[in-house]
Amino acid sequence: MGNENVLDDVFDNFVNRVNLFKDREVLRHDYIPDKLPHRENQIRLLGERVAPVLKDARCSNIFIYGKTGTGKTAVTKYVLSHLEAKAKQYGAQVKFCYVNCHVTGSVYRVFAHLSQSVGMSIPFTGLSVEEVFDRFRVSLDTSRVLFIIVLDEIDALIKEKGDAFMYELTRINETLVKSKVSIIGISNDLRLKEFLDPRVFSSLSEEELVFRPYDASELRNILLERSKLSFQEGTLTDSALSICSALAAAEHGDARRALDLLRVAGEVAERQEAKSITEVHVQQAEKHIEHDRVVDALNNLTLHSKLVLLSVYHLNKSSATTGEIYDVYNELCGEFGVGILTQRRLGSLVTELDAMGLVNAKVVSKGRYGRTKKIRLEISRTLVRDVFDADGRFNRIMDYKVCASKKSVLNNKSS
DNA sequence: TGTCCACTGGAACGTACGGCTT
DNA sequence: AAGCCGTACGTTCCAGTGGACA
Repeated sequence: MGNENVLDDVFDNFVNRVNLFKDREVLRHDYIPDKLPHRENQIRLLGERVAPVLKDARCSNIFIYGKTGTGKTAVTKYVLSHLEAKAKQYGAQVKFCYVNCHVTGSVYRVFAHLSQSVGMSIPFTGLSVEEVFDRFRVSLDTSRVLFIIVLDEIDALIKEKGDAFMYELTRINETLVKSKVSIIGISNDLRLKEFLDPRVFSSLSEEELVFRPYDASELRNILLERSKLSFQEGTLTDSALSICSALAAAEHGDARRALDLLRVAGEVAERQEAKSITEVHVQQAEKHIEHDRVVDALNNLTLHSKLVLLSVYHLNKSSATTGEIYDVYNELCGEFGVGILTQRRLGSLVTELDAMGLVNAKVVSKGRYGRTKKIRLEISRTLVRDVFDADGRFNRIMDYKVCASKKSVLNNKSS
């Protein structure tokens, strides 16, 4: 019953407190505003490129480059939804399908998604990729449309699964009779060209568009526009706005990050029942976002990745080698009562942890004493402790004392 | 100058699983 | 039910390597 009272207070406070937000949805990154400041040029260019579909002609394939949070996705969705509306007006059969390749995860699922958008439902497993592609092709052709496929974060999929599927896709028009396809590829990586078959590349980038990062003053304008819609008037201080844009500008002009910061700063301020959002709230928001990201990443690790991370934690050195970590990992597995993975596999897991920013792993050569990775924890020890303490399974090994194996002792001497 | 360490990291393959088609 | 599929996760094999040391 104590719990009930607490919750009652929480809810009452929430409802009665001063409201800083007018509409917090506006600050989410999937929100597409009516106005995209500093992207007028790109909007116009992309508009010109896709306009031919209004006259029943296929538009060129387009390749869009730019780092995260430079407005590629927003501009593309903005232009294409306007195009669709305009097409209705002119009676042109135009349709577009947006797929985020990174989120979707595999070639199979990308084709399944495309199929669904032309009214063909596909089971989530069981078919071959060729079969799914074929079904997509057939149902697309029967639907008689000018179909624009937007493949966002296409670099992620190509790097992981190769570009064979892109070859199929770029040649699809040769087998279509009643429909036509144009492809818009969006990549965060400017070097994607290196990973692509030249035939695919030339076909895909009939046109190219590059999105430069926003600078601090541009980010400031973007935030200002959005804040007018999202916050009550006079609740956002100038200094908060400036620091948000400065922080995001320092991180390659990422508008998405700037919007996140602003939204979380608003939430922090509201929780503290402040009357306005200040610089301090933004700084707290930054810590908050990072904290949440790490906790989330830690909780979602697989058991063995957790054990590897705990090995780094237990070794508690400024930099440990792969071999040392493997020894500790073996001990922990024994203590935990699970089978051990090979050192090769552990190497891959360390690489993954590095990519997530949970550890820092650098390949170094120690000359006569071989080549290895130097690995250290990249997050605070207390945070690791907190997260794993919350999971009862790890109680026994959280206070485990590492026995230094002979091998590790030898390594220590040499380094 | 060549040797040799302690790995790295690519590639091919194996296994378990859920789920399809026929 | 048989045969095939994609996905996730793992193993096995092995060529390659930066640089301290003899």
